[in-house]
Amino acid sequence: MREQTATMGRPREFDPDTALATIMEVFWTKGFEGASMRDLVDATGLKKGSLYAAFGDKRAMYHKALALYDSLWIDGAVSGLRGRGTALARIDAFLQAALGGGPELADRRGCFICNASMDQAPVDPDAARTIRSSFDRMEAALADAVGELRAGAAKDAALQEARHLMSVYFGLRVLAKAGADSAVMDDAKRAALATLAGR
Amino acid sequence: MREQTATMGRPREFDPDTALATIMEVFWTKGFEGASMRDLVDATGLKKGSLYAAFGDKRAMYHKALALYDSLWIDGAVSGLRGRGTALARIDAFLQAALGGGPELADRRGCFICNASMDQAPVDPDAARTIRSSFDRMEAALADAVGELRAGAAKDAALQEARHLMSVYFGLRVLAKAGADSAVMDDAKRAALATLAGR
DNA sequence: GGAGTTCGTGACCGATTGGTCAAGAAGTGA
DNA sequence: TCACTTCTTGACCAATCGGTCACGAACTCC
Repeated sequence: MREQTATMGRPREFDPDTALATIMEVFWTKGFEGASMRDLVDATGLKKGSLYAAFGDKRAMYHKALALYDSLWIDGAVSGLRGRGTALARIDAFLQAALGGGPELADRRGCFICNASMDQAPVDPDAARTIRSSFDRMEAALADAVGELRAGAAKDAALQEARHLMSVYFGLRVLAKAGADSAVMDDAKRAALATLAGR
Repeated sequence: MREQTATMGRPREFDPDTALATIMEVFWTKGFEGASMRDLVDATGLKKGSLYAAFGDKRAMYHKALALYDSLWIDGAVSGLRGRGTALARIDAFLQAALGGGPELADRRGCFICNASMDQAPVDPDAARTIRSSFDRMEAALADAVGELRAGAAKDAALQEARHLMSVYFGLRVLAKAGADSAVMDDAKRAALATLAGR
């Protein structure tokens, strides 16, 4: 039904999707309060009025950015956990992503959902809902992978281990943000995986 | 040498230690950017000028608050890990503290060091140093407790497990901030401890 | 070619931000 | 008593905050 083209009035000169993608990047790296409208204007190259007209106020932009991250990265992690290769290898790769490539300046952004958990979840119920949804899907994917590893085991045992792995994942994110030595995170990951590999 | 009393000039009418304690509370609950000078003024009951004269600018206040938290709570956790009871019980208590008493409104503050890792460590080298120091002491205490549990094991194996437990600790802090179900965190903790108990 | 509608733009808004400072109050030592 | 030092207080500061709006440009429909 809906025609993408030929709306009435002056057509907008920018692509809302790419604009939202850079908005996501800004909130991701600087957090909600750390990012100012100035930052968003500079990053997108758009004017304030256009941003407000297209996305609503700052909070709404944040929510949309969070949702975009969820659909890009969390879904990506989840499908990675459900992908090819050994279940152990997939879990390994999942945890490896939390290390974020060492203490290089770029990509200290960490995981947007994880960041949002810390600064916005306690004060923003809508953000908290999105976060909880991300958690649940990650948990389910992890539980399936663990269940695959432990063929005949009880279902709630797998869930328990999945939740354990999830907390390790977030813990690694915190360590990475703090600039912990990569040996520290490697050890933590190795020990967590040993839990699984050790028959 | 230094006399505590009888300085020259007008004596200050407030106790800097208790003032810093409430400053810590504010930064702890609201973060660095989330806390305004207005918040600090209201919480302490002091005027802005007094605060600046006593502690320096906002960043300096944050650093002092972080150091105070470190000496109060991190040292507390460390000495708890070195205290009485089974090593397993002490580690259990350590992780239990991360759960923070469920999703009640108060004490969603979490762990100040953990919060600081997320929002300030990447942009504040001084804060990052304090955080790293907290990490190291926690890590050492955990490694000793694990070593106690694993009588004849290799030293670096204990360290590896300590780092694993530390990441679980921080992960639980993230989950708690996000308002995760206490069953989720209980499971995660239980699975992490099972790693140790399961000889 | 209007009429109607949407978008881009820059000026503008009040509120709040972190931070300073002069003046007076309250103490010391001589 | 007076000089000196320190602390308290409230007024004050420029800058930035998130957000709005009028106006002209750009488009569709008739």
